[in-house]
Amino acid sequence: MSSTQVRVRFAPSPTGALHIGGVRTALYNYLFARQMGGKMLLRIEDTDQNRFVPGAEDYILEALQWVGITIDEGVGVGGPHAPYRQSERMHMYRDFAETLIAADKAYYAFDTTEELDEMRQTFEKQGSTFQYNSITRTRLKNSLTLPAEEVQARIAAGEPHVIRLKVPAKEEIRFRDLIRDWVNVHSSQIDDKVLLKADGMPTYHLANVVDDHLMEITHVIRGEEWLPSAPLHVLLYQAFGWERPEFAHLPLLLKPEGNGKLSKRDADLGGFPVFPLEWEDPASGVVARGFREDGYLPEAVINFLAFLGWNPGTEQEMFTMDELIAAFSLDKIHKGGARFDIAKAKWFNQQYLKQHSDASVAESLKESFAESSPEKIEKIVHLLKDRVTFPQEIVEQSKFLFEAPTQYDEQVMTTKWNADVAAVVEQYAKVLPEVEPFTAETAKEALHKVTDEKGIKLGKVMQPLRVVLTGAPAGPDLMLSMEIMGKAEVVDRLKKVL
RNA sequence: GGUCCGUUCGUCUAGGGGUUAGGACGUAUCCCUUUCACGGAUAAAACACGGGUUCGAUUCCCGUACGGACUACCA
Repeated sequence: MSSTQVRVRFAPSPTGALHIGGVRTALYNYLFARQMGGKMLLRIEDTDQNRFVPGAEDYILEALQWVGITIDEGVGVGGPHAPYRQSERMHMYRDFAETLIAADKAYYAFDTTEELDEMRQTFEKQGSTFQYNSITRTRLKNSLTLPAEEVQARIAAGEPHVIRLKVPAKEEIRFRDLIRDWVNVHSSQIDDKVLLKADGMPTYHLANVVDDHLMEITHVIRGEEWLPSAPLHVLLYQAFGWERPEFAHLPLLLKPEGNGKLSKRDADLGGFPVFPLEWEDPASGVVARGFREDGYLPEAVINFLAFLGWNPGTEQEMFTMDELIAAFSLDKIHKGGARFDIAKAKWFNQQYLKQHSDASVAESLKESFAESSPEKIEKIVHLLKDRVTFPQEIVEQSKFLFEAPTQYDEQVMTTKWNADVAAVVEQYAKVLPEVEPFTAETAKEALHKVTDEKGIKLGKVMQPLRVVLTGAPAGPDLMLSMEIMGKAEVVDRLKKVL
């Protein structure tokens, strides 16, 4: 490559919610672009009008924004190569396809879908596979077999037709993938792919090559599912006489267990998300859960995703986006597919949640604690933050602070509750109203005083006391919990059992 | 079926011709603690198989097996 600026693109198709694997592809593109001081483009590949899904494009934009991938150029941002939506560029593709026909690198084909399907079936019956290629094209209806006048007449009459690439019969296609090194394919394995569809729209193959060229893309970083068609793209660049970008094909994200690539079904089965944001399918109304709504922090999702298929080679696990940008390198990407293990994502989430300040977590949770003051919410967050994986669990686990227990842990009550303990509790309830100010510390001092007086070890009363106050045998720091509950509530709860 | 790509602990992975094959998640045990978590420590746990090449292969080569992707006028 020349010394031109690195330009990469993320080019999703707006056919539904952006899959988490797509987010990882976007992330690797982004990390590479930032590290190289290059540009990150977003192009929407919506050349299939049948698969258009309303809202999908906005979803993509919102998802990228949520995880912190910023776009320099493209849909939603604009830029010197606008438009970045292929449906809005459709007028340009036919000319490019026809350039290829003029150069004898492509041809018109008039075979209908039905005719081709029939061919496929016939071949299959004979135990072989039909391919529209250098051999079969001599017997099919196209501008290579039909007289020139007839071709013109058919086109003039508006007869539906496609444009196909004239793939050379015998040629070794060789290219170097940045992750997989040399990849060799013989041209006889590639069929004469449709470049321009009958509806006038380009196929992925044409649109992607034309746009990457026009948008001056230097590195195509995409999923492994594109590897088999990469030789075709190489051929296309050659046919156009264009310099081609570098290719890097990323390993796939696999199911947590069993075989195959990660799918939406795994999400339903495993009870975890495979989409960054919640998505309601407009056609069916079915809602798919999202990482965001499930309580995952964007930093955790990014860190988790970055490590699925890539590793810095050091023992550092926690990486901010900036650290990832600094450490990232395409040649450290693993070649094999990576199983999606949500347990690791949860661990990252826990780590990042702990890093967040009590105040910021409290702020994010204020809707869930409508009745409480910001100070109180912050205390609750402080009490529980290090014990949970998701912010929402703080809300769930703090319920006992607001509601007196209706039942008491049986095992503790039968084994640890006795006359001595009862005496302590009774005395504690008596002295507590005088404690001023009422804090975790003063409450603890008061308790010490009572147990000392009664000659009972603190350890003997702590758990029964916890059960009396919260109903549960285990939980967060009891004294702090009491402070948050407030003196009156604590005394009430103590008296309830006496 | 064909083409292409891949294969190190259960999972994500580091490493690389001679290593006690390293780390992280998860799991187990112990410590800390008023309990549970957190945290700390320890442990069990891997080079798919078969042939070469080599003094020596998990590492290089070839096969086999297994896995995956692709095989549309979808991307």
